[in-house]
Amino acid sequence: MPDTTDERPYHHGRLRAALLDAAERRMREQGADQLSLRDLAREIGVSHAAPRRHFPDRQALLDALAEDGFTRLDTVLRTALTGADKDFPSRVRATMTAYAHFATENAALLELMYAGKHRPGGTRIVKAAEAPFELMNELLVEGQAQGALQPGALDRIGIILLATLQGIAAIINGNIVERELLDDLVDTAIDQFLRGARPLP
Amino acid sequence: MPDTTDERPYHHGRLRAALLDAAERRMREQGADQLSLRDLAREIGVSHAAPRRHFPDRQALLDALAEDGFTRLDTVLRTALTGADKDFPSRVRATMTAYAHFATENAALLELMYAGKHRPGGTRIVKAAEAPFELMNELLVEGQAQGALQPGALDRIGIILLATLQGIAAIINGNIVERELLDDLVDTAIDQFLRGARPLP
DNA sequence: CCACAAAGTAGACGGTGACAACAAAGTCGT
DNA sequence: ACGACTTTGTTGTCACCGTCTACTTTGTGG
Repeated sequence: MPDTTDERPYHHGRLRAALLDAAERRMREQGADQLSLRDLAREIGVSHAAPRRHFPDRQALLDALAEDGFTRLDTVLRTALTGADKDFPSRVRATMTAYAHFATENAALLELMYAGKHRPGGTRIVKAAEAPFELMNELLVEGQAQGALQPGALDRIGIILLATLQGIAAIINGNIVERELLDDLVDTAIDQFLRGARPLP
Repeated sequence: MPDTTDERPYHHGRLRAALLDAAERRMREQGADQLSLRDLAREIGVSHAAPRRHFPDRQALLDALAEDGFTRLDTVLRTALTGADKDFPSRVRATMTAYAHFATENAALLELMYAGKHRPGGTRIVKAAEAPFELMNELLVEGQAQGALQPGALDRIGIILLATLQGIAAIINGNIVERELLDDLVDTAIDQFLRGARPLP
């Protein structure tokens, strides 16, 4: 009778993915600064030095986490956008609401993504971060085409739009204002934006 | 001849203040997570356990730093406001510009202030955080009295205003957009806000 | 089939936050 | 003026963490 015990194989096989998964869960529970490589290794069941094979140091793992966050955010925004109505206000509302929820449900991850403390020459993250901005820009171009936005300075308006959302998420994640206000705040922010950015009559 | 060497006295006398000062400077240089109590103690010239007398643990020092940051921010905003013209747009512009500069020149501190990872039951920070919000609210009440703002929902508008600034600062501190764009972004954000919040004709 | 690369292990080092036991200095009542 | 008490700083210790080096196991391609 062969060995039927569930001894772990010497090679985990999916260690990198397992690390990212565990890290992301721990981040949600404890925040980024409490995240310990040795802890993750223990939880997964490998030795304390195993993560080093996949991430040269702790920051590398955090960077990978952040990069992953941006791509996840991008897909969230795009799916929200495809499920929305055709008119510009609906599309803006859908996108911004999706962003706000992602940002408040992944607070620590968001903080990491915008931390800017990334590896010097960390082009990959910046690259991944461009996707959501690109999306926002496409949306605004649409809006301009529909005549809902005054022409010109699109990039700055897009940045401000994203910044507002980011700010709302930040003060909610920081317990400065109650979480229940989130949807209210997003709604009024959008109203303000639409009123402020539409063409002069 | 008495002892004229500059031996440190056994009691530092201002250790708490010295710690906060050193911590704040180090934060500006290295960020909050790189901040080490032992490092601070070394720099000041006390033993590694001395800080414990003034801050029971590391987080307590960070909390004190954050609280201090809010009061400093409040005074910055108030002085900017008193030096501004009487009309509402000028006052908004002065306040928001001051906020934006404070936020980008004290990036790590701001992150700490809005981190929300404070001591459970940390009422003091929330209390200190209320001051800037209060100021913003007063300003908006003024604006309403001057007829520059539509009536109603002032608190939400104030929160959004602050959030927008916070967001702009965040994406600049995170190197998502170039620092040179700061003033431009603030200006257009204010324009948008004033256009979006003014009474319907 | 075997050399070699990839992936995981074991052990060590310096640094850190927290804690306990102790020492010096200030303070205050008598 | 002086002794008890409190405050503030010191020394030593512990567990934990990230990182590094050297070693072992496993998979793979010539």
